[in-house]
Amino acid sequence: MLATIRDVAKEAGVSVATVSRVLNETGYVHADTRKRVTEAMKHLNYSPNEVARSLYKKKSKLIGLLLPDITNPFFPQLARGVEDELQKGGYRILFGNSDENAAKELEYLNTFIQNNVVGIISATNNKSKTNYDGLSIPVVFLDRTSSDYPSVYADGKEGGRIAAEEIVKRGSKRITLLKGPAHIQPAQDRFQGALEELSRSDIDFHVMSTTSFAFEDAEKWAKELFFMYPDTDGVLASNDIVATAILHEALRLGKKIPEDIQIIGFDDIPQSSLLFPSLSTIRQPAYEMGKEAAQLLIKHINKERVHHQHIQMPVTFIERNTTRKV
Amino acid sequence: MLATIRDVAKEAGVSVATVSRVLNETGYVHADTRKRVTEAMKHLNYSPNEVARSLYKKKSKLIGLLLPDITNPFFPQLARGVEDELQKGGYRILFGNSDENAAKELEYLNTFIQNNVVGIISATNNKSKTNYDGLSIPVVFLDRTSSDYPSVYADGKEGGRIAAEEIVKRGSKRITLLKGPAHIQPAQDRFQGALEELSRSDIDFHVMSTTSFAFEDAEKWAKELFFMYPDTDGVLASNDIVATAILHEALRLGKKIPEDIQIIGFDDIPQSSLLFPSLSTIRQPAYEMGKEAAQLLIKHINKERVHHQHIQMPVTFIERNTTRKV
DNA sequence: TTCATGTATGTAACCGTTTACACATTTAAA
DNA sequence: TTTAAATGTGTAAACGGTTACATACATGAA
Repeated sequence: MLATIRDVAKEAGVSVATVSRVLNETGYVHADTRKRVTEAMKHLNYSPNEVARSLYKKKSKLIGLLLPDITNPFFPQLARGVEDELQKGGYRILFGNSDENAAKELEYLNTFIQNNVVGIISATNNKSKTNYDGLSIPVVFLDRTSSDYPSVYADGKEGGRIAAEEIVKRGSKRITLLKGPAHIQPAQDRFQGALEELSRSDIDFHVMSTTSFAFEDAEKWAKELFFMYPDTDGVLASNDIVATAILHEALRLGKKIPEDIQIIGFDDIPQSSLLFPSLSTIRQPAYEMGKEAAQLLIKHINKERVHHQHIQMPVTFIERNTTRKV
Repeated sequence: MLATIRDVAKEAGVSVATVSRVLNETGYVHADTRKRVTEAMKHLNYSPNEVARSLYKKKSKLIGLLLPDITNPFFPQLARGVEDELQKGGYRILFGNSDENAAKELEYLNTFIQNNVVGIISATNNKSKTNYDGLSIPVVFLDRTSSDYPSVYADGKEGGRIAAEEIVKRGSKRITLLKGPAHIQPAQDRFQGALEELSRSDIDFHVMSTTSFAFEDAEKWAKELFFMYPDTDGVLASNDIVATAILHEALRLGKKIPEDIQIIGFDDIPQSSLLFPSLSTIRQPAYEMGKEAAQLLIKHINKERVHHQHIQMPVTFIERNTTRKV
């Protein structure tokens, strides 16, 4: 059995209060006593029980991290950013995938609370914001905007705008703009940005709606796109996964890239640079976003004054080989 | 404040013991009483505090998941398999990345224990197995063999053998065999398997050692490989990330794939099928491995009889376009 | 009718910490 | 020298559940 604070107290010949004092460096402890206690701890290989601590203090060193799906290549980077930053602060992660499913989300939120997490980072896009109301612990939304909660997100609208601008500047004349899933807000932002920019230009374009970011679905839309708009010479994809599917289908149809058709993705997931031709895209700084979210959350946990509740991260056009040179 | 069992008891006009009984469906409770209690719970929006429960029972519904790095595309699949299976059993995940760093690993292991996790799944490859000894809760090793602990892993040696067999069968004559990082055991297994098979053949081959699976490093080895062995016409890479780097370098050097040089990877990470040319590889069923590991762990937690402590998952050759047809 | 058994509920101890409070001793200021 | 403040330590009550044990009534068999 693991040693308890009582075992240590007995071994050191003091009371549990004294042990607790050296443990937490609170109150007065005589140097000699401290030494005896520290030695007893070492001797018994003592490590305080976080559960007992958490019960009394009504707060743990745990935070809840809720992602849509870690299997989507955009999220591991986010998660890693979050973890690296939380790690430094001594926090640990209770992790869940929501699949953008309201029931699952609620279930995880409940277990977070029941386990006394001291904060939550959520990257889900469910409407059910009400899940978070009345939660009494800080919540930071990641990859998602919110007027009610602190949030960290990339400037999707500007990203969409840049993508449109770049593809037009590079000479596409008959553009297809893919509109991502309606319930994924960042997808709508980037769509909106691109839409406005295209509308401002005198370029013909079509809009095609999609309903998921799964590669298997994207393959279908890719086929549909070239069936419906065979003369498309530029595609603004809703993210890199969809862009990859488009790229593949275009190649399969014998189109030359970027000569016959230009493609711009969104996210800059790690594999995008490895495709052939490598994918031009709008980069979101995922790792940094994760870090920012964690920092913001920690500040809220510590009740520090926070000046910017909403951190909008910059997006950048990554020029690779699915776009022509200007 | 959240309602406690005492609040519910008061509201329902019973003792906490009775509330606990309806909560856990233990002992006798009169139907009428149960109804009153259930209503009080609903009314107060009561949800039991897992921390208090965990403290008394000395066990939680948490399990610890330790991965080398979620950012490595092989692991999200594993993680997802683990999560999906644990979810079903009502378990939640405490998550950490070890970076194959012994200190970090130990740190996470400690917090797992301090938080009363009821089991651990570890996919690290540190020598420091001693970290796990005397842990008193079940541990399952994932993507790693162990004689002392239950484990789930792919048949790396057979995978290496198959890769060698296939590349030889398809006509490579001057093969370079990449040996993965020495401390990553699965990398050694696949190397060993390939080595034995190649030795058995009458084909010339070189062995080149590498020390990490990071893409940036792999790019360097790719350059080095073609510098040292410019006439190589077949590469058995230590995993798909390394294979991708080789593929890129070969393309950059103007080599035709698979005519001039064949490449076989290992893992079959999601992006491998998206490369151009798409990567032939040895597939490990990552998602299923995660599931198996979770199932195995749950059986141990429930102290069920387990017939196979070591689950070796099959590997398969995925024929794509970096190998020639037979 | 008696008594063993089943049903129903409550009291209080316990899980391993933290901390309010009490008490004693030392130190330093008046 | 007196005394307030600083130092050092212990006791016991929390935290929110679970459960051993006690108690009481209802039921049915002997």
